[in-house]
Amino acid sequence: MAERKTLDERQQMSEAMRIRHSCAHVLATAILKLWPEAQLAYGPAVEDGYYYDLDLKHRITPDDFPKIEAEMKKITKENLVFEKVTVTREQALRDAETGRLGALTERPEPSRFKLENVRSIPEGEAITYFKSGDFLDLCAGPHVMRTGNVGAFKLTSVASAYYKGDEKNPQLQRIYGVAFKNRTQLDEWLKMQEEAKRRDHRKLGAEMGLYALDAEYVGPGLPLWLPNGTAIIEELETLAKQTEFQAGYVRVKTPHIAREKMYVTSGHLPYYAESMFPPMELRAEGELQARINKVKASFAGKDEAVAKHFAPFLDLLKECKSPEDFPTVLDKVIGGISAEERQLFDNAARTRFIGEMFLAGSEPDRYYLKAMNCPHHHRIFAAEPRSYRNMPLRLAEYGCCYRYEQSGELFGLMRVRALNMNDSHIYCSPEQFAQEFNAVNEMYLKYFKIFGIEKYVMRFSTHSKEGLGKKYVDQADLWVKTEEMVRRVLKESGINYEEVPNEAAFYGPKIDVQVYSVIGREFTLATNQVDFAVPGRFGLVYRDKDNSDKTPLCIHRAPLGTHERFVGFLIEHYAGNFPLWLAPEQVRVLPITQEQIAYCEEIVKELRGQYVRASLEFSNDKLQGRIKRAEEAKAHTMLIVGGRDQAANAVSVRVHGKGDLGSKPRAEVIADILAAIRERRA
RNA sequence: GCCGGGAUAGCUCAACGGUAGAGCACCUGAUUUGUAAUCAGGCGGUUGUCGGUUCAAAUCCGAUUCCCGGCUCCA
Repeated sequence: MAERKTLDERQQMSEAMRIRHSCAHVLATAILKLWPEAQLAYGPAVEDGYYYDLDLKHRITPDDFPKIEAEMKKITKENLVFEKVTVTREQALRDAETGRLGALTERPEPSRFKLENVRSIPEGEAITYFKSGDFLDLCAGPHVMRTGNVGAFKLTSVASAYYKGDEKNPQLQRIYGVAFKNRTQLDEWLKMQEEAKRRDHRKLGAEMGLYALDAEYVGPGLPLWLPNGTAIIEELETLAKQTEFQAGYVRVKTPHIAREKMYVTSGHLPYYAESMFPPMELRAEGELQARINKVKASFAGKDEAVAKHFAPFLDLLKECKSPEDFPTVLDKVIGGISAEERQLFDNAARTRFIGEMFLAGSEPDRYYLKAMNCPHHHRIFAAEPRSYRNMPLRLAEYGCCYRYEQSGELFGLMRVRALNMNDSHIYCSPEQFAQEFNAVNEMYLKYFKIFGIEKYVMRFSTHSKEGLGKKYVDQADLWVKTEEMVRRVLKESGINYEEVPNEAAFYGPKIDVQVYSVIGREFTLATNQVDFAVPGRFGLVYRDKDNSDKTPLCIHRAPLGTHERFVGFLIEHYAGNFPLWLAPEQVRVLPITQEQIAYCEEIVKELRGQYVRASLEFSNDKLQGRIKRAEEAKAHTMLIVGGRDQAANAVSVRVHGKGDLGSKPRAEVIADILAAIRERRA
């Protein structure tokens, strides 16, 4: 996602950014030449290109790109000067009203987005245009000197975007493009795009047999972990369990569903309902019989004879499994009695019965698939009396949660509807908070080192006053207090962080860890949140030194995020070439001829005895072909065994991507493999 | 959820109103091989699904599902 530019970045906009932004103007000019009536909105430079949002009756498709690019080419050839013009507010308003702004000439219609933009510029701030040829645009700049400085460009895609990014606003057409100083840089970019496609976790995930999506039978966004992917997941879980064990966490296990009361109490239903799967409705066992008895009793008081007569029929209603069944079953009951009786029944019983069943209304018991583990953990906290002596209490679970993400948001493994979270909730006192929070941050850093994640930002999300009572729990003083607590820890620990207002969780401030995959995708990989609200809603307390009950603070943390997103990230991070400890296929043993099969089987047995994912491969293919296939499968270590190796009790080692490493003593090779796995060597 | 585009064999693609085809993968046989493709044969598709137009539909039209690029939202 495009990040908010800091003031610093804006002031010293790089040449690349100036080229991109200038190219947006070139694009706008070209569009106006083809469709003079186009209403331009915004055209900023972004991460590796630029876009321009516009409203236009004609639907621009990639088929229009060559035409637009040809116009753009003409404009860069003309080498027009980008001329900065400062105007008065009155002048700007006039130009917007005559359609001149964001256009090549005056037009019958006002330039409505530009008009709004002018109006939104604070009083007293300078208003500037940039003019290149006939094109006049409201713009703060900066630009390159001339259109010719945009050396190479390409339109990449067309999409729609909500005006001002608000879902309630109409959608505009957004045309994306890239721009560079010269052709060489554009070619480099194109090459990188190819590389990105190759490393895409969706492509590699399928090729390597890591996961499958089966929308037809399982459902969109519900990944099936194949054996190879599961191997990775289990390594990650082992890492988490070991790390957490050493850090004093205790493991718990909770069900995937909970009753409605859980989420009413937690506050998730009001704040989070849209992201949850709709509930399952159950009727309590015995409830139906109770209702039937009640109906019978109501008869007894009034029409005793009738009640007695119809009692056996009413019992048939027990067949009902849900309210929808009542009419059918009722018809069946009526079918079994005579016409006169039916009249009687209708008058005396049916209406009353239906009234009882439907109008009195029975609230079914609702169960929700959990979208988060915290409420379950809160109930574990509540399950036993707690004392300050055993705080902090760190409950950990790789919990599987379900979130009803909007269909358009699903994205491979990165955005799914079933997710396994590296979750934990730390219950502590305010005095313990800083130390606990710090320890969590340190755990993050420890993990990042193991995975070689070097580029990351901790994004500290805080609340907004306007959101109180809507997006956020309405406890202003606690927000301020907790945020200050977090800010202090972050500052003191010297971690690289940025603060973003109005992005907090509904129950407290949070820190999202933003990482960047090699192919340029940015993700929130992990999250660390403070919850000062929900423990109180559940009435969670611990007995303090002074013999009074206190409500604990809760830290939610998930340094490894979810298996889904983390593995998705790792696939792209390693381009599928996992380090030995993570590689789904760690060792593939290849006998050159049948003569070595027995010897190879021994090696495989020895490795598997040490829990190494090793297997033997002997097929009709030539060795070269088998090596090619092993390389393509990204088997980490290949042990190639011919007669010479066997005679010397050796193996020839070949490591994926590194080629032939030569023949080495078998014991040495196996010892090294075991050490590399144990140390989680990169 | 919204806008736009797409869906042909497990994968990559061809056929673009007239009998669905190739390579790889898979299976069988031969070959027993020293570091990224041995040879031969075979299996495999109601062209995402449903409906329409037509003598005839993978191909044209409509709906729907899913996927892709964005937007919005998020771990």
